[in-house]
Amino acid sequence: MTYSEEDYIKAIYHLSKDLKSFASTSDIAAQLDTKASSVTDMIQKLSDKKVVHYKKYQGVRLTEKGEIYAASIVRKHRLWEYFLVEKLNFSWDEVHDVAEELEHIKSEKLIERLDVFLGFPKMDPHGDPIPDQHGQIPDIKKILLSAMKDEQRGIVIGVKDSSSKFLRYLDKLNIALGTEIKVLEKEAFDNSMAIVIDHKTVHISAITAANIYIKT
Amino acid sequence: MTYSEEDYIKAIYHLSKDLKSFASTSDIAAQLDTKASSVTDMIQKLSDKKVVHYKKYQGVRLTEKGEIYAASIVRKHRLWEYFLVEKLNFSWDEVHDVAEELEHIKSEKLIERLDVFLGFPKMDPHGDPIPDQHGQIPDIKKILLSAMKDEQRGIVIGVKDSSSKFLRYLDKLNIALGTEIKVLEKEAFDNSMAIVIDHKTVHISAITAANIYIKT
DNA sequence: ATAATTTTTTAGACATGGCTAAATTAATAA
DNA sequence: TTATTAATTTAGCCATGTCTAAAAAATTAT
Repeated sequence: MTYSEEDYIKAIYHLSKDLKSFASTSDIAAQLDTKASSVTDMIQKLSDKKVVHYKKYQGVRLTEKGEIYAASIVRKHRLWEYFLVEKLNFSWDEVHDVAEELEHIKSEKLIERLDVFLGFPKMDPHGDPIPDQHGQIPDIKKILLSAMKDEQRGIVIGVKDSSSKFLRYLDKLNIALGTEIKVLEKEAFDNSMAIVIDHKTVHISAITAANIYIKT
Repeated sequence: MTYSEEDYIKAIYHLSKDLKSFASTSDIAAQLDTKASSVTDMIQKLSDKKVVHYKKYQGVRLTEKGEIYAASIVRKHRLWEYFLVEKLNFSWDEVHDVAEELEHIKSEKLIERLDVFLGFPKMDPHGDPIPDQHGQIPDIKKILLSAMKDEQRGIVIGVKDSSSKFLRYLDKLNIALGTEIKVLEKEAFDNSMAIVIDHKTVHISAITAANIYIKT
């Protein structure tokens, strides 16, 4: 597959996952910042290659082959994101564009070795699951920190807001990927929280808590 | 620059370094496994972009701009090779093709962070120097193990033969990148050597010694 | 149910990077 | 020095992936 074909497959994958079971020509065009006519052309080609089901005027769905291919691209993207944040100290909001390029590198061996090197992470820095070699998505239930109860423990697996402002704030709080957190008390008045990080108690606002993903 | 343009720039860089000061159309074609006519077309374009000096029928030379660009590609290629071998446990003969793809990833930040992560290596796994950010090539004098004198010490920085057969043999001898070696004695009869690796003495043939690069 | 609007597809064009075959220039041999 | 051979360039074609403009189909609004 060419880089371009891979971009289309990934876009269709995300659109059909997030919205409904099929993706419309114009949704794909919007997603990829291209024109509907270009999308129609490409869809034709992908249909010939049996990675999408396509009937004129009715949008597209990935075939099983397409699903597996898409999952492998997402896998690469998320493993690279994890690498960039964990090993190269990129911040969580800087990784996307670079991962967008790296995800197209064609080497099965490279990605499996990277997986080993990283210790088989299950989530990327945004808290999204990393599909395995077979395209299976681990169903780890992530919840927002704001949804946790008093005395509950969990591990930070991602963020919802990945603006550098927020990330710098998290740095100050000593919150990073993998940080263990225990909720001490949730204040009913404003939903702010007292939590324990590294044996120290800190207070965070409801807004902050609603932007941190936790694995319990 | 496109991937293709970068491939041409790198090819011209290597040809003019290794052979003479200019690269001929047919040499470039051979290097890139393409046709002379395609090379002529691309050379025209690179000339328009001021990365090569070109006069019809007289081959090409990189401009200063071209040299700098080429060095940055070589830098990326060699840093990635180092990463693959040191971090992902690729063997020295497996890295080239993957590095060939990775070298095109466009992110200044990525490559500088990678350099930091790897500890600013000066040589890739084949013993070739890694240019710095400014395209400067460190002039570390590498010699062949076979050229070392009795009692001399050095560090393994690369191999000449990177067949998997040879690499597996080196593994058996516990010789890797960075391994410190001391020559005990060179046998005048067949040029075989007794060397010390990790406090243990091993005997290697002249052929083996002539395929290992050492930094003294 | 038909008209108006939106979405999608088709048709035709363009840029990139490759090819073959023919023409041109340079290099080598007689 | 001319003829032959080799290298290089030109001309014309093709595939990929994009675009605009026009046509066709589907959706919605009256």
